[in-house]
Amino acid sequence: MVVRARFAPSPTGYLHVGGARTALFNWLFARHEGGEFRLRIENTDTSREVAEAVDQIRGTLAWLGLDHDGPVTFQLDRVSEAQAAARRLVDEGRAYEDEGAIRFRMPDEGVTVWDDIVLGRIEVPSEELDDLVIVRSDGRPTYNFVSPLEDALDGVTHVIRGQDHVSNTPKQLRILEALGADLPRYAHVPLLNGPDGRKLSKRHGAITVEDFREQGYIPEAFVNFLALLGWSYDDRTEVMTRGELVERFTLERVGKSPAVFDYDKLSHLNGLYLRALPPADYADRLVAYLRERGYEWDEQLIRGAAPLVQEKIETLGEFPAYAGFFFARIESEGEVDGQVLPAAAETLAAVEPFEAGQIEAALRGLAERLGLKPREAFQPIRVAVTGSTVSPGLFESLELLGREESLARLEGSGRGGARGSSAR
RNA sequence: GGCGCAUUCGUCUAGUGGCCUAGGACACCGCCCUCUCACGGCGGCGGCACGGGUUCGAAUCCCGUAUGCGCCUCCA
Repeated sequence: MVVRARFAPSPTGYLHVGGARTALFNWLFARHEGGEFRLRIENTDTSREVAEAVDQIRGTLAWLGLDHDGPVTFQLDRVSEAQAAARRLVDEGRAYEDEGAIRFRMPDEGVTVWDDIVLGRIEVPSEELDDLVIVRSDGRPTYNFVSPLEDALDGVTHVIRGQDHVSNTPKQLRILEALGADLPRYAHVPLLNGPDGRKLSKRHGAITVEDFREQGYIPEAFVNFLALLGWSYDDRTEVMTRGELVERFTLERVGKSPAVFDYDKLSHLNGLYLRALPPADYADRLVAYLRERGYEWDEQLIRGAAPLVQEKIETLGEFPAYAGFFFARIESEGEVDGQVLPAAAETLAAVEPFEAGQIEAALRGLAERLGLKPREAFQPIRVAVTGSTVSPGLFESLELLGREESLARLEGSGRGGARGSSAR
């Protein structure tokens, strides 16, 4: 039997990290099993926002690299089938009309049981199950009816979703049973919380995958991080490629308890992935990211700066603040000790060729002549040239800036600070 | 309130009766490296929610308590 999983978001906007994690688990499971991963949109109306949200969701899944099989299906397209199925249930006495709506008759006694792949065996006594509205009085079928119906129609074999659906499961199982459909296996994955232990929400910071993309996280790192939220391979392996994740992922190793979304760890992983990128690839991503964010900086200069920051920043989003001085003079915050500046300018004017190695040798020589420790001599130069006490390597930065611009900044500072210009 | 699920360092987790004086990672602290920052290396801090059992032996099994979360909608 071919395994078929599905991700069934409702089109309410950008994909939330929790939804992305659910999608990822479904995708990893399907790919691991050599099965299919379907995308189904659980919409109930045709409002304009739906079309946009669907595009957003598809865009996010594509960015994450979660490709789906078959066409995207819409709940809306199943309305008539759902209505027909509901009528059949009424004819069979399994459902009845109630003030214009149709209610499903839940059993009065016994228990509904399923063996959840994550949670284990769960039993729900029938007294807990109230007769359920399956078609509203306006004719639209409800979620708890169409969702299992669609699973049956699509031949879904594994329903992998958040634990907030646990109490829907017995209802859906009963409906499937009444419909005479094959029952899928269920796996209820733990929910995601914010750092305060409460449900993840906007006040915790970034919340949609799109937010993280804008902040300069890259999909490889994000996927790796998401996979580790509620799932683990062993007691020490954390950094895994997409291929390794697919190869190693099993639902049996998904945990039962909710996880807190740890922004610090995500950043750390992102930095790891960024540093591991081949330099040319890194530069490509930086250029693409900055373009997307609306920066119109010179591409060659961005590429030149890329290797100077690759070891330094954890997200692409840190680049403008960290390396913006390459593109515009930055007013330095603090006082610049102007003592070494004229001497540094004089020294740099004579460096030939004007490249990092020569610059370093010359400036170290200067520090020695002035009787200064390297740090004492270099910090003022750094501040004068970059506008900050924290920057990429000084010598490499001077080389990239070029002799003329470097000297201009050293002299500008000597006269009381460089002129800033628009950074965008 | 009812029902369900969960509970190992601050966080993500390993752990399925002896391998655990509980392992790894992030964060944090210290040292080293060093032109700043970062990277890297080394070291440190820090946890089995609580109470009863069962057992020669329990983080692991059972019961209870507490806490958290979820659902209880003609939302999905």
